[in-house]
Order: sequence, then structure tokens, then C-alpha cells
Amino acid sequence: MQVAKKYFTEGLIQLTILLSLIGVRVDIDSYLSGYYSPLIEINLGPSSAYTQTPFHNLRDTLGGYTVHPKCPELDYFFASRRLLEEVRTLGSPRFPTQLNAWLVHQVSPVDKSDGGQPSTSSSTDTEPDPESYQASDDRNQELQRTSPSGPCVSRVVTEDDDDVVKEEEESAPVTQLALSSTLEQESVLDGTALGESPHHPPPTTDFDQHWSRFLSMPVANLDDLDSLVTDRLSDLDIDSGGGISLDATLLDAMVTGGGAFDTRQQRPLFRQESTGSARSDASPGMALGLAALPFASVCNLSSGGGGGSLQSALGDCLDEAVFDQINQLGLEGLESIDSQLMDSLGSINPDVLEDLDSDSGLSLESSSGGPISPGSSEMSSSSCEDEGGATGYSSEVDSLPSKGLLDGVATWPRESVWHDHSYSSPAAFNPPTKGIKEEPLSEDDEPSLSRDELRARAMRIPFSVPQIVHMPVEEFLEIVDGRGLSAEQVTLLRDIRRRGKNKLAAQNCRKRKLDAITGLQDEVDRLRARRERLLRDKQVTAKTMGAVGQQIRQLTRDVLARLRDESGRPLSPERFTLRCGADGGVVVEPVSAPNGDKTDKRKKSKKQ
DNA sequence: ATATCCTGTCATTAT
DNA sequence: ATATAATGACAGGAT
Repeated sequence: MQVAKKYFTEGLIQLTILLSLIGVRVDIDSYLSGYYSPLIEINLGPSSAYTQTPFHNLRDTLGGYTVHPKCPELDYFFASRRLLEEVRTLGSPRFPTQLNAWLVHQVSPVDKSDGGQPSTSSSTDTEPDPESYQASDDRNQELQRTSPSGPCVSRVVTEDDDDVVKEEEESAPVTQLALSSTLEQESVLDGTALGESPHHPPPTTDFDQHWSRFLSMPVANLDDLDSLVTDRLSDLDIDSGGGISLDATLLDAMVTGGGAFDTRQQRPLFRQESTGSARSDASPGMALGLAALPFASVCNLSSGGGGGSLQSALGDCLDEAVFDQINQLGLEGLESIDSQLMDSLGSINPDVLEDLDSDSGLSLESSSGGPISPGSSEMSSSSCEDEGGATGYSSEVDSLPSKGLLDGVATWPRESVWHDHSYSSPAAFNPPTKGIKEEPLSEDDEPSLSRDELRARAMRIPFSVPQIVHMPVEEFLEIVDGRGLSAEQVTLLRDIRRRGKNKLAAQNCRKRKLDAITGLQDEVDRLRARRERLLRDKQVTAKTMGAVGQQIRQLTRDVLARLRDESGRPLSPERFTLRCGADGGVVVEPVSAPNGDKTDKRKKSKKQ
């Protein structure tokens, strides 16, 4: 029964992988709870395969951040870019990390057989060999002592800056963790890859050699734990970048999945790894605890090789999906905008239409007659205002045939789209009902005139308001200084130009204000998310440190128990401790005074 | 009837 | 000195 269950588990895992590829979550915790350590699901954020965040959820939130409904500045354009960037920052799809851990167990023998870099994890994988266990009675005792009830070790999966920190806690027995992690620390902290360590112990290294290495480990006194971790956090961050590669693991799993579990089923599940294989910029201190170091080599081993094709394929599919989403988003908005624009402006000369875009785009929705959704109207207004704003109008006007625009047919329809909130404006969008001193509108497509339009007409000014506002200053001065206009007309011309430019300036100003508000809101969201992430990192690090401290204490006791004093008795942990020297050596020294005193002295000397 | 939003306009300052 | 941009403040219309 156990064998059948084992094979079924293998198949289930592979099925889970395949389903994960298509975004289907398969919860096998319940099944595996009695077979392996239970999976603990935590909300891992958008990159988690568990959370199932569809891309279309980002459509309205621009990558998680809510967008102000009035957000201007080419919203849909930049939104698409931002969305694409957000998605790309997610990197390759991610899958349940615990599952990857099993795969690491599976591929490790392959790595060894392939002549890959030996790792302590791999070596420890082989140590369950009964012969190895029975090679030494002392060794067997040690393993029995450390195996059954290991401390609770945190398991950390880290992703980069704005993404999610995956944190899982599993209570797993720690088999030989103290030994292996200690040995790994030696090489990692020395800045050398584990597999490249020339003095790396073979899997069947004599047990005393392990202890001799432990004695050379620069960690022996728990009082140094905090400072040690602080000093080594940067190293950990670097190592975290070499996390397990998803594609490689999956590929290897599909190839070597069968049978590997046979020799692993008795082994407790204890691994720390990072699925962010491409994330070398993981958040500081959170990527891996010290206990994770022994397994970095495994991750590195499995990260190389022929998984690139699969990952690239996945990346291509992902990009295509994203582009489809973005294209749909953009095209939908464009379609709605274009249809509205063409409905209201279809009869206008293209030149004038272009000029209209540069003008008060916000008024388009009024002239179109029908209500427009805020987003659509904002998109149109934003794109228009950017070109028609105070910063860009002159060049555009330069392109206008100003003389030719004296034709009222070409220019006055543009006036019809101007919003008129003037104090004395009697005209509404419907046919005017109040008395206007100017003649009532004779044409149906000329619904309303602004106050300045009416004044200009009343004063017989041969220019439209947009012309007056947008014409180059030289041309305007020529008209004003010319002898063709009366003083009243000149004054009105200057007022119209001033008010028109100020209106545009006000529109730009308000748009910028909304942009600033939106940007600040986004910044608040980002900072809040970062704060939460850092808090989670802090918790993970604290738990990891606690676990490592426990391991080191246990190792210290073990070492002292194997040492003998002059009378041949084991050294008592209450009377002796291990201390790391400056040269990397570890010495046994008696506990002469409370540790706090020494710590204080060291801290004082450090400060000095 | 009231609140809120939007828009145009004015006044002021800066460029 | 002049034109223009930027912006706060206000008023009036629209919802």
C-alpha cells in the first residue's frame, strides 16, 4: 500500500505541475499531509501560482494601483506600458514552492551522476544510506539525536522588489541539518561556491572530519549570532539569486521523476530555496536564512542546463498573453473614443479637427450630446490637452493656414465645442432660449457661442476665438498694431487671447494637479506595500535566526560532549563553550563569567 | 434644496 | 516692458 501510494504521489505531483502551468490550482496538501510535510499555503501575492491572479484583473487597476478616474496624461498609453512592465517584472511564472523542493530532492542524484558540482545537500542526501549510518556508532547516535525532533525552521521564498515575499513555515524534522548547514556555512561564508570548495567532504566523509570542519567554522558562540548575521546578510542576498530555476526543475522532474522518491521518502522534508532564480536583487535579509545556505548549491545545480527553452517558451506565451490584453485594452478605448469623435466631428475639415484636438478637448463630450464615460472622456481630453496645452500650441498653430481659417465655415464649428461656463452666457447646449443681442443661430450645427465669440461677432472681428488664441504672437501683434481695427476691437482681441490662453493654462494646471495627486496615491500604495513586505521579511529572518541558533547550540553541545578533559570526562556545556577566533579557528574556552559581560566588553571595544 | 464637481475667469506671480 | 505660463480663488452651471 505504501508503495502504491508512493507511485501515486509521484504522478500526482507531475499532474500538479502540469496543471500549474495552465493556472489550475491543485491542493494536494490533504493527501500529502500524512506522507510528507504538509504544504502551508500563504497568500504569496500576484506571482504565486496559488493566487491565480488573472491579467485582466490588472486592466482597471494598472498593476494593482488604483488609478484616479481623472488621471490624464495619455492614460491608456502609459497604462499599457506600465502594465507590461509590471507583468514583466513578475518574471517567469511561479509555482508552488514546496513542490519545487521535492523536485530538488529528485534531481539531486542526477546532478551528481552528471558530474555536477557536489554539494553538501547532495552529500546529505546520500547519507541516509544505512551503511553510512552504521559506519560509526557515535555517528549513528549523533544522527539519532539530531534527527527526530528538529526545530521549526522557516522556509523562505523571496521575490524581488515590488513583488511578494513568500513565506512558509513548516515544522519539519531536521535531519543532519546542523551538520550540513554548518559545513555549508563554511564555504559560503568564505565566498566560494559550495560545489567548488576544494575541501568539500565526500558523502562518506568520516564523522570526525565533519566536526573538525565545524571547529573551523567561524561560528561557535551564540553571542556572535546577531553580529554574524548582520555581517553576512549581504552574502545571503547574493546567494539568494541562485535559487532554483523553475524551468530546470520542472524539466528534470518530468524526466527523472520516477523512482527518485524511493530513496527519499524516508527523508524529512527540509529545504530552503528561492524560486526567484532570476532575482538577484532580492530584498535584503529576507531571502534566505542561514539555514538556507546548505541548499544553495542544489538550487544552482538545478538552475543550469536545458531549462532555458521551456522558460523562454513560457515567457513568450506570457508576453503574448499580456500583449493581447494590452491590445484589447487599447483598442477598446480607441474605438470608443474614435467613434465619439467621429460622430461629433465627422463633418469638420481634417485640419480643423486636428486643431480642435489641441483645444479644449474637455468640451468634446458636451458637444457630442451624449454622456460619455469619465474614462473615455478623460482619455480624449488628456490626449488633446497635451498637444493643445500651453506648451505646445504655438508649433501647432504655426502649421495652420491662419489666413485661410478666416473662413467661418472652417473655424466656427470649432467654437461649437467650446464649453461655455461664462457668467453671462445665455446660450446652452440646447437652442438658446434667453435673449442674446446677437442674432439667433441660424444653423443647426451651431448650437452655442461663448461670450467671447459673441463679442467678437458683435465687434465684427474677422477672427475666430481659437485663431486669436493660437495665432503666433508676431501675427497677433501685426493685427493688433495694424490700422484695420479700432481700439475697442484691439482691446477685445487682447482679452479674448488672454482668456483663451488662461483657459488652456487652467486646464493644464488642473490636469497636473490631478496627476500629482494620482502619483502621490500610487506612491503611498507602493510604500505601504513595501512596508508590509519588510515586516514580513523581518519576521521570517527572526524565525530563521532562531532556528539556526538552536542548531548551533545543539552542535555546540555535541562537540563538547565529544571532547574530553584531562580526566577523560566530556566537557560540560555549562562550563565550556566554543568561541570563534579571528583567524577562523574555533577554540574551547571555559565559561568563566556570564556571557553578558563578555558581550558587553566586546561591544564596548567595538565601539571604541 | 443642497452638495459636489467642472469649467471659465480673474488676479497675481514667475518666467 | 511685454507676453505668457502657472496657480489660487471665485463664480456659475451641471449633476
